[in-house]
Amino acid sequence: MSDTLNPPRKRQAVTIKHVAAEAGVSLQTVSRVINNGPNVTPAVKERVKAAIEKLKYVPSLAARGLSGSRSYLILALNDKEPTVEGWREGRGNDWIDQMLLGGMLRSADFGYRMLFELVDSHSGKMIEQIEAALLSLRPDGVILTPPHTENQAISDLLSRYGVPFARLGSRGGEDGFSIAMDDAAAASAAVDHLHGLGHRRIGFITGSPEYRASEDRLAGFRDTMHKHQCLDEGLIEPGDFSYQAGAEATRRLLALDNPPTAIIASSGEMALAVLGVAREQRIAVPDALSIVSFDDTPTMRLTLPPLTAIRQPIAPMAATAAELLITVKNGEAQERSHILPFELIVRQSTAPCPR
Amino acid sequence: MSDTLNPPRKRQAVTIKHVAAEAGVSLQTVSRVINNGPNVTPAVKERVKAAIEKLKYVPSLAARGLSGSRSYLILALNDKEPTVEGWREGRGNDWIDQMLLGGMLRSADFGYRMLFELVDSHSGKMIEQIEAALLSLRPDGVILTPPHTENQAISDLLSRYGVPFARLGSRGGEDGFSIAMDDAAAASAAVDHLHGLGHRRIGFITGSPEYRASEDRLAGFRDTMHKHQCLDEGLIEPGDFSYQAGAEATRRLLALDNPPTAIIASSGEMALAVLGVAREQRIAVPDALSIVSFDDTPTMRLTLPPLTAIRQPIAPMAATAAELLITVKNGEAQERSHILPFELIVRQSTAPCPR
DNA sequence: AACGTTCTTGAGAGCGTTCACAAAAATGCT
DNA sequence: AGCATTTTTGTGAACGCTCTCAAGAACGTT
Repeated sequence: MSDTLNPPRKRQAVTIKHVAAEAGVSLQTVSRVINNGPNVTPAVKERVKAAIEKLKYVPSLAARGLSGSRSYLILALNDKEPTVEGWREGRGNDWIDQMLLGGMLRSADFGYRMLFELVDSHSGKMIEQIEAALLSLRPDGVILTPPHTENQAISDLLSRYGVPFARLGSRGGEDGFSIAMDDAAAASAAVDHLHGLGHRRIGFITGSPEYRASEDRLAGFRDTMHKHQCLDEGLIEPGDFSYQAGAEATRRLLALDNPPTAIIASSGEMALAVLGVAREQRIAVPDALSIVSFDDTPTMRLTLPPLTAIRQPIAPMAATAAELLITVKNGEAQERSHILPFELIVRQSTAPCPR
Repeated sequence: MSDTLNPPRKRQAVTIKHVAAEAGVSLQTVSRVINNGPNVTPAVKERVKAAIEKLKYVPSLAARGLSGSRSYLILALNDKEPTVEGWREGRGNDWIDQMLLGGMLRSADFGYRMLFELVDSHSGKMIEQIEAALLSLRPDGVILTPPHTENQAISDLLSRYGVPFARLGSRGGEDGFSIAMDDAAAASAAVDHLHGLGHRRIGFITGSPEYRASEDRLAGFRDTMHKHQCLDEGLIEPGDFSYQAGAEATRRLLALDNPPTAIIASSGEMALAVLGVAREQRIAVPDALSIVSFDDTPTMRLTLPPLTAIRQPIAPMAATAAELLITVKNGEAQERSHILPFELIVRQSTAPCPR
């Protein structure tokens, strides 16, 4: 809350009224032109457009939001934790700038704005915080990013308010949109890549089991390994996306009598952990051990060696989410689940199998 | 612009009216309480607050913005280029998540929101784009980030509209706020660090001369080297913050008859370039060559070796900027230039001088 | 006790737009 | 030509809040 009462009003700006006068039509007609409404004579439309151009008119978001049924706002929920904590560990929130890029630019195409809410899942007041944002902004759609994609309390809240939402990087539940890559296919591609290099004993570190993406990646791994007749359940180690868990899983894998010659990690963090442990144990990467990472982040390229990784198309995902949320007509049935193509970026952490 | 006319109105929400009825006071009194206005009897204030709590009332940003003299919005201008282009090169826009963190959280303390505008300086329509954003959002303040901090066209535009603005990472001009670290002192600290390790021949790669920060860093370097009686103008090479320029400057420095034993780069990009060229020429870092970077980014920690760097406190800078813009009273003279403490993060790219 | 101050509260207009509906113009049909 | 229909345009209310200004209550002063 602000400390004082407000200063006097700002100077007058160009409003729809001025445009209407300039073009010699009514307010409503101008509004129709702005909103691409139907039933406007081309001549009138041109006249209005010229007036808009001439007066440099831009509609006020606040007025549109207040008056109309839409706010022209998309709210993106991001976790506060990785941003706050991550800095010291050398990582930022890799999603945010990509979301800005994809989501904001696509939103802009529709006259929308995207804005962020940093949400703290540990605060206990997360739901209240989101509810306040909903009430204050009345966004036309909400984008959920990990680790909030499959949070039931959040999706319940959004459903209760009737705000359409999209989950990014998750196949999601019954409600809302989901935009993700094909995690199973991605895992499969990673296996094929390594198998093609001659690897047969391939380790896999899973993500947190409560995420559908984790299951999918593991399923893709299992299926494809089975197809190649290389599946050894002993080479599957549980992880939870964190560096710590990745390091522990790696140690267990490397301590096996017959250790893997390659490891696929279900997250970028964990892939860095594999690399870290390998370095610690003086195991040469990629000569003695190949590594494939999920979640390609900018840092993957700067490690030594740079990591081969599955890239999740975050910017396109955010763009798709924004577009879906903006163009959704409630009532019309629509495809709720969208799969975007992943990319396998081959760098130098994968090499032919030594044996 | 949207494709169609709008759907019917949303369902009714809790408004200030309901709160007023609940508390048995007038609209205006509720408004006073919300805005922390003066002259409200404690008893009434409590009654209103209880009603707000009970009804879960949250004021509508749009209505406040439309009605009042302030929009409760801070607009942050970020360059589109590094975000779009940077991805493939393995770097994101390192500023954005830190700005979100510092700027958004501090803004929230005042009931404000911060939102971003990705601006393309090469598009030729940059000014129009910013003007449209100004008109549409009517932000109460604008934050400028590199490379827009010292763009005259932008500051002119903002002055014309009477929107307060702040430059981040720049000592800036006559108008607006500037929030920066003490670049000269930072350069000085880098020199002292290296000098303390025994280095006497220290190379310096400058930033683009049109940025005040570049001058300051160079001046700090010169002064401190002079103080240590080690200044050799031949070890100062021009750069422009880019990797390319950094690489070229490094090659020139290393090709000298008596090359430096340490190099200070005026940007993180250029520091990476120094490291890249050193690796290329099989010069051991830090054994044969020490490196200090300006602009500590998450990637600095992941290089081999991790880079010693000056950290610019981006999040605190953004927080300060937000607070200044929100609390500025026009009319009152205020300190326009704010200096925040930097940090010298010593990692493994600096070591005692070999000779 | 009568009056001017200050403190507290309230009433009404207005912010810039869209919505619902009504009026006017153009079109089609018999 | 005359009337029903459709297309195009306009009117007034509403959105939820703050601003301006005025009224009422509480206080002190002579």
